[in-house]
Amino acid sequence: MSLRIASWNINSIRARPHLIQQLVADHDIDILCLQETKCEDNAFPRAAMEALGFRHFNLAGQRMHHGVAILSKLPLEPVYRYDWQANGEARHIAVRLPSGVVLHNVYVPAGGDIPDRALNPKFGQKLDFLSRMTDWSGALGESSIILGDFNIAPHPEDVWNHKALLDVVSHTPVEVEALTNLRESHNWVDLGRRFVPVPERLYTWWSYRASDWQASNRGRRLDHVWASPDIASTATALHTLVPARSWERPSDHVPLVAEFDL
DNA sequence: ATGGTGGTAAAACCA
Repeated sequence: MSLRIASWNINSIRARPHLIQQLVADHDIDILCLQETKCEDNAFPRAAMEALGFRHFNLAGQRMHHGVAILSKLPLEPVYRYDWQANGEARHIAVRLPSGVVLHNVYVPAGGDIPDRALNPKFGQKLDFLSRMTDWSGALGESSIILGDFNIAPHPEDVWNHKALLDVVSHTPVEVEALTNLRESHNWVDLGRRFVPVPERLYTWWSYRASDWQASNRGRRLDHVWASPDIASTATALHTLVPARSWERPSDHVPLVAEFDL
């Protein structure tokens, strides 16, 4: 069975249903994993999404901030939600695919502006979130896919200027180390770099604060799709849909579309 | 070095 699984930080589902419509019209998405839906589950635009062919919803939303969702054209078994911070923030939801593989959709905290735990509690919370995720991931026994907005660009080629971003949250050495520890805890395979190896540059996010995002091209690869090593070979492609950054009223993130024979 | 934009929701706070 061929599955097309998309991951997208949509930056408010209610502000951008037209982007989902465009993605589904251009690409044949079976399962859509969203981050930053920014709405409670009872406000989720189900009818509009059903009109695009998604009949099955696994929602973990909250008022105003965060929020993740998995929309699917095929029925999926809910697995669980996880709260690595134990603070109620809606940052994870998981489902089981028909093959038995578990799909985890995650929104890692951004971490604030100052990369110092003492001066900026949000940065410490981000590192602690990753540390707890690493413990959880190391104990996972199942074939799994984990994807979403990880809010870290690990390689020098994952940012527009490695040296300039060494002290910018998302690319600091301590964050890169935390993401490396997470990846190695389960020998996760970074599919983004499997299909577009370093040193080619690859970005998934461009700030809104640029007059011309394409001309300046100050991007970062913050969004990721990882597979557990036993099923990594079932991945046949991972597309980064850069043109979506120019769609009407865009998200600052672009969608990733992964293809699996599962 | 600074500030640049956008969503939520009604003034900041978050990204």
